[in-house]
Amino acid sequence: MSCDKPRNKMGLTEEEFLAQYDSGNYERPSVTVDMLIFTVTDVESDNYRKLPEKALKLLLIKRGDHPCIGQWALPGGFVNMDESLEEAAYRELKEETGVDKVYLEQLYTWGDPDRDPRTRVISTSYLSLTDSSGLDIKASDDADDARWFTVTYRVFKEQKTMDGENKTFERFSRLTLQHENETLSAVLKHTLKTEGRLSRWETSIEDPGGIAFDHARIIAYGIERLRNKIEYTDIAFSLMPRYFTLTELQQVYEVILDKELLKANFRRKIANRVEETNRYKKDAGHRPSKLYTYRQEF
Amino acid sequence: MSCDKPRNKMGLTEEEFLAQYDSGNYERPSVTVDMLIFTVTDVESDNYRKLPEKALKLLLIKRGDHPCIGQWALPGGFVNMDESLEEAAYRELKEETGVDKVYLEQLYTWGDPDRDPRTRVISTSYLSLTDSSGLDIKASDDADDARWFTVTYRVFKEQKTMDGENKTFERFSRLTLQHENETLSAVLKHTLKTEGRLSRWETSIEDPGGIAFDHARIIAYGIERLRNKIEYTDIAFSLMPRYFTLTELQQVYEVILDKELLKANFRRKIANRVEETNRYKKDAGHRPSKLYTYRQEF
DNA sequence: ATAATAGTGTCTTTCAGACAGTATAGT
DNA sequence: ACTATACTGTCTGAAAGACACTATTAT
Repeated sequence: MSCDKPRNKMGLTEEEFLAQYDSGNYERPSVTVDMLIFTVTDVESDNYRKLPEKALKLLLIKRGDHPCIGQWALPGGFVNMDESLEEAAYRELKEETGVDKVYLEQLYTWGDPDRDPRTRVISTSYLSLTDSSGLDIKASDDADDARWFTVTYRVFKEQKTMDGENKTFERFSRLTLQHENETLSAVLKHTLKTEGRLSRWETSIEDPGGIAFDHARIIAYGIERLRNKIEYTDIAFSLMPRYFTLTELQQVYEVILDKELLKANFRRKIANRVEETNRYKKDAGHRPSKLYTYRQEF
Repeated sequence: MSCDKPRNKMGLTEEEFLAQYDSGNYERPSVTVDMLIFTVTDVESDNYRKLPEKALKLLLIKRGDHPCIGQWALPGGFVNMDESLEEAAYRELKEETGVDKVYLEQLYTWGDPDRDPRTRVISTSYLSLTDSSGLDIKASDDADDARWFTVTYRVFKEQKTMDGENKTFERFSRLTLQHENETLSAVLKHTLKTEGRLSRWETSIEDPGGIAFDHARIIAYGIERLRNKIEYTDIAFSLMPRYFTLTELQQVYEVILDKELLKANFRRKIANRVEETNRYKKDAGHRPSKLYTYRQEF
């Protein structure tokens, strides 16, 4: 982006200024993207009549080198000098999953000076949602393993303290990530800080539980955003295949929100985001259900 | 944050690894923070009976050097190697306004490779809201002027096109910033991009209108966030003084949302976020109004 | 008295939550 | 026939929107 053509105090035009501009010897941080790649998959059931349950899954990579060697981390990597943050995010996503046309949204940028013991790393996190069909997981260079972990994130303790002017509000939540015999269980502490008339929540990691760097916190932030956004946007549909039943859609909402919904109310709520087809899903020992598609709102 | 103590493939412990770690000669981007500092001020009226109107104001700085010399830009600056992004934002805020206990929220990180003609600059934008009383504006080093501009941001054209499978949705909005005889007027184009079943809005600058770099877009993004958040959070109160009338509070909502609200409904809506006092504002030729304070929700 | 604002009451519509009911495939 | 799910109808209460009404001060 270039601007006008006047001269500055040293009598230089913009071209002259840029030609002599020395980007300097200032130390600069490294910039990376961290990817939260979510999907929802079926958990097969035993009973031939019962529908498969669903589970929210997150892709993690086992670190093959220091720091945090052997721990599980979010996929991600350095931003190249000639690509935008979003391009870097798409590139990482494609490298990890082989998928490219998915929902992608910038989440937050994490910039504490000591997030990474190697050097100053500023990292922008991205949330991506993909339909679980057609996923292809590759291991990337500096990681020896990539796995989908089942995600649970739940508040387990809340403390209100009010003595006179001093008020405290603390909330503890547990983030559990499970894959076969591997279980990661981090604890996060949320504190309501009040300064004067202003107050805001601060989150810290009480126990990383085997999750590398500050990634437990990033994951928690991502899940909170996902839970908020599923209520007032259509992002849930980026987790669905082309055709789906309303019960499947409801299960996706339930597994993300971590609570049960009433069928009749749910159907009323999503009625106009959804288009009926004349296909049916003929399953097991019960009434077949109509298949629907996503209806774009305009 | 340090992790475990095993050895990597080269037989190094974490300490050994970090001691030999060379942060490398990779080129790195510069990282900056850009500050959107909003406040709401009174616009004095002529009629002794009438209440003063309110205006939403944004702090801009006139660029004193290339690039974009003479244009108006968001205050901001480089992030030091030993401070977090948020610390940098607080520092810039304090430098510009002298205020420090204000609402501050990270907005978005802008990372297009060509945002700045000097070098690759990745910039995290922060939204801050301050009560207009007790503001103190200083000019900073590389800017010769800092001014509060009145903000207007409004959609002025909408185009739906539907021919068969090809659908387009374009929306144009104008961002106007006014200060005395200076008027900046940028035009932004929002396009609904649809790829397969996914769609999302993309925003581009049609006309920067005298606003430096990509700051018109950043400002527009900030206003949109402000408009959203004022509906479901209490951020409006960080624009209010300790004591305020409900009409003043309503005016703040109206000036941010750019629409009029019905008094009775507004009062019902904010009733439980607000605490009655026994003070009154005794003004001009009309009934005095009760003063309220913010009631913290717990 | 009047202008301008302060403040309240209530009607309607919409929507979320709860729950009870009917329908229908596969074994 | 039975099981598990598919799907619908309706009651309730809360909240949003619209609007009309009363109250009170400085000039």
